Amino acid sequence: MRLLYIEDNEKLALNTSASLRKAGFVVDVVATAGDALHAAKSFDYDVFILDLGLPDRDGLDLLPQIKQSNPQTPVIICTARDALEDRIKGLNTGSDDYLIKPFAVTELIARINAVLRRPGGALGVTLTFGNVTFETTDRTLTIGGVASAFSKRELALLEIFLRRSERVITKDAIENALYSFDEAATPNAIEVLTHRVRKKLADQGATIEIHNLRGIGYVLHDCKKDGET
Amino acid sequence: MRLLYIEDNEKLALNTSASLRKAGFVVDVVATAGDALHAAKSFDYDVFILDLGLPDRDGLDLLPQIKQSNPQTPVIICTARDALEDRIKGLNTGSDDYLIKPFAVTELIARINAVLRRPGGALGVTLTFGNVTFETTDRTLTIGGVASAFSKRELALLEIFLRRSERVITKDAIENALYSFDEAATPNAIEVLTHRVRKKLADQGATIEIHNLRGIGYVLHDCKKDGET
DNA sequence: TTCGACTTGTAAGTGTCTTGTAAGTCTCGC
DNA sequence: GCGAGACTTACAAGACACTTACAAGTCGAA
Repeated sequence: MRLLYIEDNEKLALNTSASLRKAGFVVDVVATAGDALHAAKSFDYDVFILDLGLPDRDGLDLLPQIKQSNPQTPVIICTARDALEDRIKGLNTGSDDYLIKPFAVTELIARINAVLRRPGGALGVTLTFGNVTFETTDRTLTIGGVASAFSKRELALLEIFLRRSERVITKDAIENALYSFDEAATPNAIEVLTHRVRKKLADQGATIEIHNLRGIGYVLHDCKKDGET
Repeated sequence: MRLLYIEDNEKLALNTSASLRKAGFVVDVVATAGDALHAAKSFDYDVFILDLGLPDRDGLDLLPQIKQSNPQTPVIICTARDALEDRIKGLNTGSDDYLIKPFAVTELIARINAVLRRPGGALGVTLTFGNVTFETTDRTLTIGGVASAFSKRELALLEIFLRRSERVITKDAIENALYSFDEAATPNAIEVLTHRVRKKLADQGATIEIHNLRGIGYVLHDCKKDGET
């Protein structure tokens, strides 16, 4: 789950984003409307979090622009208590929820999960492939019916594969989904990670395998289905 | 048990909430309809307590909105003696019980317990897992058939686990269930608490164990059932 | 009201798991 | 056979969880 957090108050942005990362989200922080639009066009986000008091443009001005390029992606607006009118306007302009500043981070997390759980959202779905099942709501994994312990990153990687099983996923796409732009890792990191996931899958008797396409990326495959291996 | 207490009279709110906390409830107090809706969306409450004389909106206006987002959660209305009509309207609009001001806190507590005991409510249920049994009505715990003494917080934590045995519970969820938003504790508090509960469970021969999922949360497990340990 | 026992959160130290880096090996395709 | 890309292994830093000790707060009994 990757979020774009549009907030110009540096201190607030730092604190909040740290908590969100702890909660398992990949978070990009931008401080201006320009950067926000740019990032929104460049990466796939699952949720936008928009603070309304931006320096270079009115936040509500930005909202329709974001919605235009990412019509499906939910937007959560943060606004000060006295800006009640803005809140109404925001909901009309296409935001999916709002939050009154100051807010507790747990509250923000609750809202994010809520919008993701809505019909068509990324949460509340059970991803199944081969004998592997991933419950997106509570992030639990079962292989052949037994619960399995994967670390946070390992789960995140496997989730990407399960969401696009049997479709080719480029290394770039994986990197974008797993790492925010502040924490870019060496290309090797993804290789090491896939190695760990492969090992765990194999050790625990999963019927699915991660195949490499040299120079292109990876594909998730069900080896039982077509009698391989 | 977490309550949202919607009351604009600060002094009354302070007194009542203190008594409710003493009685073992986690209590959030808000003074306006806006804050109430906001909190109701952000956290899981077991009961709402709604005072009808709010400054920014008619309390009865608020009731259906709360009921819409939390259809299962009971609502107890507090109203002045002369507002009899309101009481009738309240019950029609979806409140589960009402209380005439001024009221004794003991009465409020009795009403809360009463609505929680109704079919589908959180009380009146016996939670059993492994050789551990928790009687929600009188909050008594038995391990392997013998009564066991757990402190209030320890019981509250164990109750959360018993209510969702074998399902993953995030640290955030635990924090939300155990602490109201005024009394946020350090993350370590939950770790210390689980440590104490684990110790007591082990010392008293419980067959259940609290397992940690690093970076995610905890799960309650019955170690006898699947022949572990 | 005072005292002691118990509860509960904080702080600090320790241990363990996770995760990225680095470096070496392997393998595929030319 | 060569080189780029992928795989594997080992390691270290950091994050996270566990444990213990302590202090403040709470509660009940004398």
